[in-house]
Amino acid sequence: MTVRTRFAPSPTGYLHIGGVRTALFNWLFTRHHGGQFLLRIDDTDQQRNVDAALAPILHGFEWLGIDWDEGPGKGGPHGPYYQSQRLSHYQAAADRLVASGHAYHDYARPEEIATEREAAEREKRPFLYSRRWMAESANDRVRFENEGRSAVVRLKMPREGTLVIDDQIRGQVEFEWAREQDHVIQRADGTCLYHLASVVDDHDFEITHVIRAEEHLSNTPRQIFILESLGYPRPVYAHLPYVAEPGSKTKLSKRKLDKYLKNRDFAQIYEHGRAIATALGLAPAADTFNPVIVDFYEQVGYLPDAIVNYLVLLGWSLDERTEFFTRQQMIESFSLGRVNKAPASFDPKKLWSFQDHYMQQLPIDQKLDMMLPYLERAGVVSTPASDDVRERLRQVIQAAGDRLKVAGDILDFADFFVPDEQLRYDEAAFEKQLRDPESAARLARFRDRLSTAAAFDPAALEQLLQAFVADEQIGVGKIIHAIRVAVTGKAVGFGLFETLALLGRGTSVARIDRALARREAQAN
RNA sequence: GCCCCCAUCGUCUAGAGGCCUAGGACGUCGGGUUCUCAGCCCGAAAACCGGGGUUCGACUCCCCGUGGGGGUACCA
Repeated sequence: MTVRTRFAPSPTGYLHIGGVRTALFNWLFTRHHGGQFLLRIDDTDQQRNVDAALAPILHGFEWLGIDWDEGPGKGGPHGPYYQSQRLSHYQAAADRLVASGHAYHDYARPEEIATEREAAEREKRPFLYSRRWMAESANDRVRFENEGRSAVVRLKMPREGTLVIDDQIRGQVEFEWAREQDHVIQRADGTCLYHLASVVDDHDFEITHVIRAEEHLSNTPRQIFILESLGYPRPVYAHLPYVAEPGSKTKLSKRKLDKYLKNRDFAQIYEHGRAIATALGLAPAADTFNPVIVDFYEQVGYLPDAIVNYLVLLGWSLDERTEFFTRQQMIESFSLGRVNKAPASFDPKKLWSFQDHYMQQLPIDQKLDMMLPYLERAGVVSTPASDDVRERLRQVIQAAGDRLKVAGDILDFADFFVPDEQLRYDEAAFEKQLRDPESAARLARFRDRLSTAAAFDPAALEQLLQAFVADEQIGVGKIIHAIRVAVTGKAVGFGLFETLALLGRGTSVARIDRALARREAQAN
């Protein structure tokens, strides 16, 4: 038997990080067993613009490297994969259930059901519909309709016995049939409801393993009733715990961003991303610019491998120590048996540490291809970038080393690409390092040595500085920071000698001159 | 209300009765390397929700609480 699984996104316009985790587990399980993973679109609320709302979701999966074998954009032998195009299947199934006596036309008015339910609640007994308005014959239907009633189709659920579900993650779960309601499967207007649709689709798509969020565990009995009444085989079930908020056991929701931003780590990740988006001139819209949504990470320049590696460990582990997995290793080692039962809360700081790790591993050519577009989009370099710019970028990336955590961080080093007169200064650093007249004088003296230096490579520059501090009888700390601020505008950056060598003699000297002149102007 | 699921450091987790004076990772704190920052190295603090059982012995099994989540919709 070929394993077939599915993920069923609703076209909401964004890809939620928790949804990705569910899809990822489906995908890993399927790839592990050499099966097929498909995407089915839950667009039963007939909304407009399904394709537009779906695009970011499909794009997100593609970006993360979670590919599907059948579904939107892929086609497949079981299509269509959009629920809105499958309504006739559901109606046919509803008709069959009525014909076989597993469902019935119910003519109760909503308020009549509500009255029964309230009575049950008052008497503290479980509610079970009396089926008073159940049509048992064509005559009943005519009679009820003459009373001005309209019908929905309800499941005629068993009222005794126990259902045992053998869940791959939870183990055996038991339900009393008598606690299950006669759920509506078809509305008065003829449209069908989710549970029916889902069961019919899973059967039509030959889904063998239903791996989904635990919120569906309680829904499983009614789905099993439907599928067994229809004569369909029962798939294997696995109910995943949900992904919770940072530092809490409450389900993660994109609507609660404001609340999450009170968490220091979360806020840090968000602000870092926002600074990059702002530099790119993207007006960060609350709708998509949200660390709960995958799009955020792509915009800021995270690596898909980091996100996937982080997510696979959110509710799953191989053993007590393995942290890093290639895709292949993940696929080989994934099993539902090692999925946790308890919800796992989303920790952007830990994701960050995976990002750090994967970025360190990334070959420089790939970093270059990934980072150049950020400089182009921010307008720091022209598009397309010249070979000279590419070469300089390569050198900057090399020198920056582990300081580049996400691709957007390259914008921190924009000062290597802007003309001298556009260099911007960190005012606090400028103040601290250059205000003192003695410091400025020293910097001017160093500038003269720099302008006549015999060689301009890092080693030679270091020697030059060592000689300088020896002559001045000071420590390197007394001058080095002032130089950095003068030539980069910032108090932090990579090694000063690499910085100077990269900028070159002309730029280095010109920038020191400019800083000194600026200081002079401020002093007056 | 009723039904179902869940519960180990702040967080992700290991643990399937003695290997546990509870292991790893992120984060935090301290130290080292260093021109700043990042990185790297070393170290520390930090947990079995509570109460009953079962057992020679419970983080592990059972029961009851408590807390969290889900279902109980003509939502998905």
